[in-house]
Amino acid sequence: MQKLGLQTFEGKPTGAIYGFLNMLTRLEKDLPCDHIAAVFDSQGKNFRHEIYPEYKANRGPMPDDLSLQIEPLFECIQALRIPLISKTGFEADDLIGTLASQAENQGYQVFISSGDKDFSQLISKNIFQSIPQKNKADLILDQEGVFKKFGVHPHQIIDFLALVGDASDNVPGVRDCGPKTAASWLGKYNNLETIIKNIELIKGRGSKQLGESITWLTTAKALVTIKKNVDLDVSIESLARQKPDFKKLTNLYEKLELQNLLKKLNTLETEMTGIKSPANKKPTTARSTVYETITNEKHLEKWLKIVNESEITSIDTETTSLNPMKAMVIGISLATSANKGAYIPFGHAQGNTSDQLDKSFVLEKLKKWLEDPSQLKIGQNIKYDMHVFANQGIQLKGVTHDTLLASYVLESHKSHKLDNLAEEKLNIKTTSYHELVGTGKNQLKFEDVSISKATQYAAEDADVALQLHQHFKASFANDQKLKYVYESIEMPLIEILYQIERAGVLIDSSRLQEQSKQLDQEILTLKKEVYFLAGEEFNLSSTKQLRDILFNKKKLPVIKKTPGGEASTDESVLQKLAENHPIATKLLSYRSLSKLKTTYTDKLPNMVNPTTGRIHTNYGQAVAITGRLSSSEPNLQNIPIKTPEGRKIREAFIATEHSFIVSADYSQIELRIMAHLSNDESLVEAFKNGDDIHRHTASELYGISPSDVTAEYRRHAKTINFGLIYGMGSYGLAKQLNIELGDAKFFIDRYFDRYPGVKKYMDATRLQAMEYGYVETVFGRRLYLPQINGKGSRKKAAEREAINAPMQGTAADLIKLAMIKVHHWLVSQKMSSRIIMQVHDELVLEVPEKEIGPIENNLKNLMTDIKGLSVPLVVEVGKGDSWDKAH
DNA sequence: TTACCTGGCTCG
DNA sequence: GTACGAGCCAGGTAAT
Repeated sequence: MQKLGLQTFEGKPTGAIYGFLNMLTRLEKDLPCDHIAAVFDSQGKNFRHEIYPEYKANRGPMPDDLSLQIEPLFECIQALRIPLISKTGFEADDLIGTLASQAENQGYQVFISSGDKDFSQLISKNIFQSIPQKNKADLILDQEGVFKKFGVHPHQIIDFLALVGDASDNVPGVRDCGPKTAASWLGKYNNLETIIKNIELIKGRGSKQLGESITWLTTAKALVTIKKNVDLDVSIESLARQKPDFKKLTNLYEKLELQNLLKKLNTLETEMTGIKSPANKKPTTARSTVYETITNEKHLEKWLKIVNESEITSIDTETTSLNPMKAMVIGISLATSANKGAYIPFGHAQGNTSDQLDKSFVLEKLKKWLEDPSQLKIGQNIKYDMHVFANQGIQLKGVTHDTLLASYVLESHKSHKLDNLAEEKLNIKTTSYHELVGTGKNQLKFEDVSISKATQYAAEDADVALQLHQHFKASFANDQKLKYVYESIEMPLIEILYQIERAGVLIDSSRLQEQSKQLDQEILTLKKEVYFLAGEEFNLSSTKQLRDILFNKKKLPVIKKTPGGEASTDESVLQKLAENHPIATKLLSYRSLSKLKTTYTDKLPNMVNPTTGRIHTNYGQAVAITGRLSSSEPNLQNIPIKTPEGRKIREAFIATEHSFIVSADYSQIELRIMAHLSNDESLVEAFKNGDDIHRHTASELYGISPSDVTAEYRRHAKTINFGLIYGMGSYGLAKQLNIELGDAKFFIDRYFDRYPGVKKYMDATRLQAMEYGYVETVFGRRLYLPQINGKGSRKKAAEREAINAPMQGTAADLIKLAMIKVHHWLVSQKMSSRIIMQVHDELVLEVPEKEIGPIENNLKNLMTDIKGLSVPLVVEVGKGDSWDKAH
């Protein structure tokens, strides 16, 4: 099974189910048949055990992972309406042999789908074996194919198998007689009987042992012979292909989280029913909705009155783009009570003026309400809508709830998509965006969607968001901790992130373009050098081609494998190879330089917004399960810094005229949080004293005074300090420090010996995770670990998450609180300085020269004054005319 | 041609 | 199997 590791989110194994069903799907596509059956072994012993008690004695009991999958797999096969056949006392082979010969006699062609070589004995003019191949179409074996493969004809296979034996079934053959020997004997004497008759003529390998095995061979033959005459009460007609029960199948696949199969199911259903899928897939819900399209002034006035008098209004915008800075609004939807809503179209392409109101007229009418902070609004991902309105010169105010953030705070590990939330929380099946506009090259732009369809879709979104808000409100009412995180951290942060994104960052594009040119030269040189060392030209960026050069052509040792089972060529491997092979050194340089060029120096200048002349990232507030932000399009949280060449990119992140870039970052924030959470005496003390924490750890580990700690010792201690935050084990530490496993074990033991509080905390955290299924940050954010009570490596991974999440999450909470505080301070002081970036433990500000004094005086304190930890927070502040200089 | 996956690399 | 959390790139391939 190629995907043995597959399992549901909660850890139920599904690899075998997926493998079987995927094979079946492919089979039905490549070999469509009129009749089909799935045949399984019966449980318990069969007649072969009576003949030979040792039969399959080498097989242990079925592993749990597999046995757990049998029941759901059978359900799936039943839902596919494929007859399931098995019979006590017989193996699947015998039932297949019986059915195959029965069908052949009735004039059918038969395909047996299996990789088992035993079936070769059944192959005839009309019976074929279809052997599943990894990543390829099945191999169809016919009579000729059998001869090519084994060197004997199908009718000789039984004798062949008896001679060779079958290790997997614990059936011994003739000792020293392998497939080649058996084939040569059978080639000469045609069958086993004749071989035995002429035994004295047989010389060479295996001949002596053959004589000793004569009695056994009769038993062996009986064991390997597939029966064709089992008394089976199954007619071929009853195996006629039926239409699957799609509804049941969909449910089962959803339950088993088999996304791939679900996708294929949709196309299959379309094919089999002959009905176009949208009409057929259109969900039916019991609820009745009233969604109005607002197309005249009077109607607009009516709704304006409704929203003004409503306690709260759900709002959503439909636009031309997913990019919030570029999106132009096409329509607005509103909802104030469940199952009702309105859509105001004004930017749809089709239709004449009587179909929709004028855009500026509508916006002018709504502006006052939109900008009124006392008029409360909710939405799903409302930060996006704030940008959309800002693009029209409207400042959306009164935003009090966001269903995206509510869902994120309550269950950060789940999907927060509106459609998914609607289904899970409200049992409402919504029309998805793709159902509305289609996919691929025929996909419609929203402006080309008909106004009536757009109304159903857009008003539904506003309506559903409103209903979700009511749902989440109830959830928070019972949970003060999460309510705090939602109300005091996430909701206030929206406005700040919106401001940061809106402000953007100034980039020296020409500087980056200059760097691109230089990188290009260096990359070209490296390329030529690698071609020379490789002896041929190839695509250096293709790991596939590189693998071929390194490991096949040049026969370099394989150091490690990728998750896909191929030889890895990643940095650690090339590092190792570089000790003896200069080509690896060149490749490392090529990799790092082309990364810089393609991801940063080439891309960033293209991301400059033509209107503002700056780069505007998008902060994902509901992405990272730990509570961190994420940054995308472009990601400003992974701009290089660790190497001198990479760092040069930060020289291009500059301040506008007469301004500085100011960077303020928390020092050792996660270790401080570990000290707080564990309350470890030594660790807390070290932070209270303001010690160099890695030096402190090194002195503890090596039992020397801090002043005697060498750079090497400090580096070891630093790796251990960080590693433990991630839940690293001795294996990882040994690899990281390139030391013996025993030494790594010793270090970790010693660490826990010196910091017993840390050890206690980690054990307690694992236990808490297992008992409650979640862990918490200092500020009450909750992080679920659905796999914590799973098995094996999944459980281990969940344990490491449990260790890490409170630290990473608390750090995220802290800096979010700091952002809110800093922002409000800037506003209260009427400063023009603004936060322009957040990089997990760092805030970057753009500060006019004349404000640099107050900023330098206050920023540090604002950030360190966040209450919650028992150890002091330390912030380092730097300034300069670029981000590089500010660091 | 497009959509998705893999392997690799960037950051905290 | 083996150190947590992210996003994005090029190449490769499956689906259309």
